[in-house]
Amino acid sequence: MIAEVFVDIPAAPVDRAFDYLVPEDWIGTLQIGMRVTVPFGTTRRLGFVTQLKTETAFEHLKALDALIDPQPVLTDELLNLGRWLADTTLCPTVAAYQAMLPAVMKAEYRKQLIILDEARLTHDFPELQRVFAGVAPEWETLVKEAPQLLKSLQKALNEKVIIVRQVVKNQAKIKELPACRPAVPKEKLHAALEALDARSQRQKDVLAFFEQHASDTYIALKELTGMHQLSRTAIHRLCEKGLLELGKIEAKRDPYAGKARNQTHKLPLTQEQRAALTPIDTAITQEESRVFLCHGVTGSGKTEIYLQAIEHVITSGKQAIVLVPEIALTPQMVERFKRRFGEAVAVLHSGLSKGEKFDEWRKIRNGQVSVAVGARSAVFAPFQKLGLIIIDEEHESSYKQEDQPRYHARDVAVHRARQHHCPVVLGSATPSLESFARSQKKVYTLLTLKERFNHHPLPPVSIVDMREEMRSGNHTVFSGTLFEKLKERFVRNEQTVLFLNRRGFSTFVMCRSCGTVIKCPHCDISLTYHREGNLLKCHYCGYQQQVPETCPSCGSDSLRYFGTGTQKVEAELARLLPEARVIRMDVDTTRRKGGHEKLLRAFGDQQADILLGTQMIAKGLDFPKVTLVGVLAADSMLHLPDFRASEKTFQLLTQVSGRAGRHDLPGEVIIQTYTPEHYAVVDASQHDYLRFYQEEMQIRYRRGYPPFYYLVLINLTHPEPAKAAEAAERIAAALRRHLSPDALIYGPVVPAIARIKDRYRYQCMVKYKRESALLPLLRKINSHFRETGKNGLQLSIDLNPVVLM
DNA sequence: AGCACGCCGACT
DNA sequence: GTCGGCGTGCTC
Repeated sequence: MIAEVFVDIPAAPVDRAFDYLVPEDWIGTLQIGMRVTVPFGTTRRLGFVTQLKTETAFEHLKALDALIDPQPVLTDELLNLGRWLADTTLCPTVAAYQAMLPAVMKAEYRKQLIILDEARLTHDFPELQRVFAGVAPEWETLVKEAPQLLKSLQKALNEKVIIVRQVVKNQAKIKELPACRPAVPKEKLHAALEALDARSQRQKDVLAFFEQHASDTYIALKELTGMHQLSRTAIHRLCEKGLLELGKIEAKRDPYAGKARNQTHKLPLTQEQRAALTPIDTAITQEESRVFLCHGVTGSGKTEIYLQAIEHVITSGKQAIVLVPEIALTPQMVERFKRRFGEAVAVLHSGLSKGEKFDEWRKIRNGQVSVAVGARSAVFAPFQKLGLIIIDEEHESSYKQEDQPRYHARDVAVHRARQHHCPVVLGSATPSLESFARSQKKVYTLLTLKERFNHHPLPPVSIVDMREEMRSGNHTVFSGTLFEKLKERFVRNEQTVLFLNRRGFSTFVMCRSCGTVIKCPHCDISLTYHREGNLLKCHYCGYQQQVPETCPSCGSDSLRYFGTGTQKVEAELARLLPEARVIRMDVDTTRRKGGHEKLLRAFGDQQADILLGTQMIAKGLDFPKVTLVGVLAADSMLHLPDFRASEKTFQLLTQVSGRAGRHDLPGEVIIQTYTPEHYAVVDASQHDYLRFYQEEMQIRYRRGYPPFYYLVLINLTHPEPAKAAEAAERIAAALRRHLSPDALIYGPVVPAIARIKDRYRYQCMVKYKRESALLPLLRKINSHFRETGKNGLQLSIDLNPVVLM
């Protein structure tokens, strides 16, 4: 028997199957989708078995080395999905496989050093004695801990006094706990109990316990001694007597365990909700792989529709995936699903440890749960019979993975749904233009929810023209109107949410005498001033430096700070409204684990009057006392060099506005802007999605952007600008030569940020409608520039990019 | 991705 | 003469 193996080296030259001999005794055990280790060239590597067969074109095959998994980690469907992902996103197949599995399944490679010639080691390398005293030392640890020995180690290796043995470490260990159970039938247990000496009270307790619980399942010793207060020595004594037997059980790492919660039940639906749910239900029953776009204003009760559709899926014996943007995956959100479906839910999000994620994943694979709730990668949940995939906030850019494999969860969902014959539900208050356009063309089925669930009107939104504020001499970040309203809320003991999409204190530092802006030495971008620590930070590469006393270019001392970040607003608030309690939420205040949650809880408990934050506060927050939402700078994203800038602004403004007046107290929203006439601002203020859609579609049409054209973005980077430019030039030429005249090829151009982390950047872009030669050509470009391009050139190809910078 | 092989320059 | 730089090519 021969196995086809994909070796886990995500590189084009080895992105194909390699044949290996299957050892005799593995036949029957080894299955497609399992991980193995294989000798590969001079090293040993982890690999995925993708096919079993009996013939090979090779004369001498090496044999598989070790079997890692007792069961396949990739189902047939996921193996195919991986190939499809590799094909459509131009990534190596194993990169796709790795993306579908929890991070613990990534192998760790170590080099163990083994003594070959003991005598010569003692004689010629006395300095290495200590290193080899115990277990075989690992090269990787020695590099860190004993760098002074590396020279001698290399010499010993060269002289064959020691050799390296490549080891592949699998981190995905199922945690086991010692456990025990009765070794004899119940009657015997009882007889033994009777026969015990009167002094053996402890042992009697144990036996009495097992009489109650008698079964053949193991119970963890920890649980027996802890929860049931039994004696550890007594248990061991009984084991020695043969009445109990020791064994192991899997430790359950349930991050949500022990939280008592009341189960919730179906809520009555409004007519609108029912009208939306019915076609979804039909598709579930009839196993149709239709895509629904559920366009519902904030608070229209989309989640209840999801919940009831999932319930339907579960009762028909199938499983459901729910995707939520990472920042929306708050405890409140998870709680909602847990309350409805209890133990049937697995949750996958970045807050879990690697081990916890692995456990949640196993629950899915083993069929212990029916629902998986998670961020982007949860779309790969290894369910066997998918009945429904839901993508909430489908317009969110976080559904697109920015590194290999550059997939969009929406595309993966649609593809998987086709395999499983199940529907997909995309939900949003502000659908992406792509999705809404598809619904207009009847590719997706549009479901509309116009009413808010509790019939509260959407809050009134006023736009404040900041240019006028400037003219009238107000140079603070708050307009007169916003500040008045802010004070009002403070007096009335109500809460305010302030939104500013920039962290830090000032966005750039400029010398007033020579005009120099202080930039990152590694990236072509200005440094942001952070008052904490008096630092200038690069938000791209993390570089930081002290603020210089004088201008580094002309030496004058007239350095001034420009632009406003959350820190500065915080300081202004402290000056203007010193009694108000402010919580600032941005990457800087929430970096610590759980920081996000803690701050939100504090605000919910009304420990603050004002919540000031960046994007991260735009989503899903629901606080009854919030009656005012202020957007400090609505244009902050509007002028970014990205064709989606207007769309993102509209979405953000709509979302932020939805935070006000969700309960009994009426809310209102103030949007401050320097471009009050911009349609994204105006339409958002009027809660008018359709109008925005129409206006934006016209612009996309005129400029030839999605959804009218598809895009491919090709990124070239190199430490030397000329090298990057040359490669980009050649790629653009190849594209022009081989694509049809209908395809529009742009570039090479230098993007807005010309250098990141000391690498110069060049971009080419292709706009196209139908281009059959494109994918093969891109594949060729990919492999060519990877082979010849070991000279520091990096190439990335992004099909349907979401971020153009 | 590693790693061996191989071909050129600067040293013991 | 040899050590070692990294360009090229292969891994079942």
